[in-house]
Amino acid sequence: MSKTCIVIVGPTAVGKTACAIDLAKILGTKIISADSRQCYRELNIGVAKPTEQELRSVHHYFINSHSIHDEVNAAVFEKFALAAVDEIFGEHDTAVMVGGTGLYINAFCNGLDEIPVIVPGIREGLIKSYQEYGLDWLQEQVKNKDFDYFDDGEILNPQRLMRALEVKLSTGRSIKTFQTHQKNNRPFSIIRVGIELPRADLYHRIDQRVDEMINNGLEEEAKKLIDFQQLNSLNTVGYQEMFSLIEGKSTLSNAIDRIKKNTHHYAKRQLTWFKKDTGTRWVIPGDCSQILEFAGL
RNA sequence: GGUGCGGUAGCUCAGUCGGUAGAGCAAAGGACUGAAAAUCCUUGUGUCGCCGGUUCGAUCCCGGCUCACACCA
Repeated sequence: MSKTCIVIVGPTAVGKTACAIDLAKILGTKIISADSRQCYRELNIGVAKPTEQELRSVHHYFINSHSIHDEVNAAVFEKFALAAVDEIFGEHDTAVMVGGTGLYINAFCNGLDEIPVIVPGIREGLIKSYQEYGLDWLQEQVKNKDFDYFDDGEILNPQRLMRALEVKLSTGRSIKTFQTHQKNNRPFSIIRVGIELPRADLYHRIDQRVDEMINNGLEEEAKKLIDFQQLNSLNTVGYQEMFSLIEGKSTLSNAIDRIKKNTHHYAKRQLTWFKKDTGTRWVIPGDCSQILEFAGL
């Protein structure tokens, strides 16, 4: 029996969660979330998690599965999701993946190149040096240690430079020698569906949802997490703005405006990512019968 | 009613000693292989409030009007 994973993508606040749950109920199967923030159990209001009732109605993988103190990244997700889908296929012919993290979905569908785990301490050291000496220093380091990467990498992007450097320092090899960009063929078929809304409508929905998050106590949630604001998991829209409010660096209305604006930007980046995949079929939110049709189910 | 200060890009404003203008934000587009809700790149023509005058030429100078704000009555 051939197995199929239906992957639902789209910008934040477009209605992916509800659609995935409907679909999973119809198919009698389970959901794998592909969201780099909803996996943290300490984060709730600000990341627009499914409600407890929704989580009870359909089993979700990669929701509340990790702590903000854990190291979660695309490779961790790839392994986690492959194990999850395998488990689901043990009982069902279909699985549903839903989420807005393009890199994670890409890792699941096509696989990442195998790169050894970085020697502990190297990344921390690089971050510290970068903060102290700046982008010029980073560029100089990459230029000297991995000229290949420097030559056509993104030399204005500190995160990419640090990644290239840590791989070189840890393995002695250029990151480019690891990156074959060969697709891993999965032993199941994948159907990608995007959910889309006119831009103005989408931004309106985002603004409404931000107002709801505020009413639901986002500030209180952020207060409990402020001691951890340096963690990568909290470098997240909705939390950073609240931290600056709590520390008296901004007003409430300014923080709300910035959350809305930053979420607009985030949605736009998601769309750029998802639109690039020409195999994705796009539907409007609501009825998921169209998705079943695409899947031939 | 009087005085003052303004009216320039969707918003906040800069500027042109007279040769039709530019920043930030917003917006749009893009990149993306272990931080990805992250990080980074690209894109600026708008009756320079309206009507006249001076001038080869006015968004800039002059006059009038109008709108907004502040103060005085």
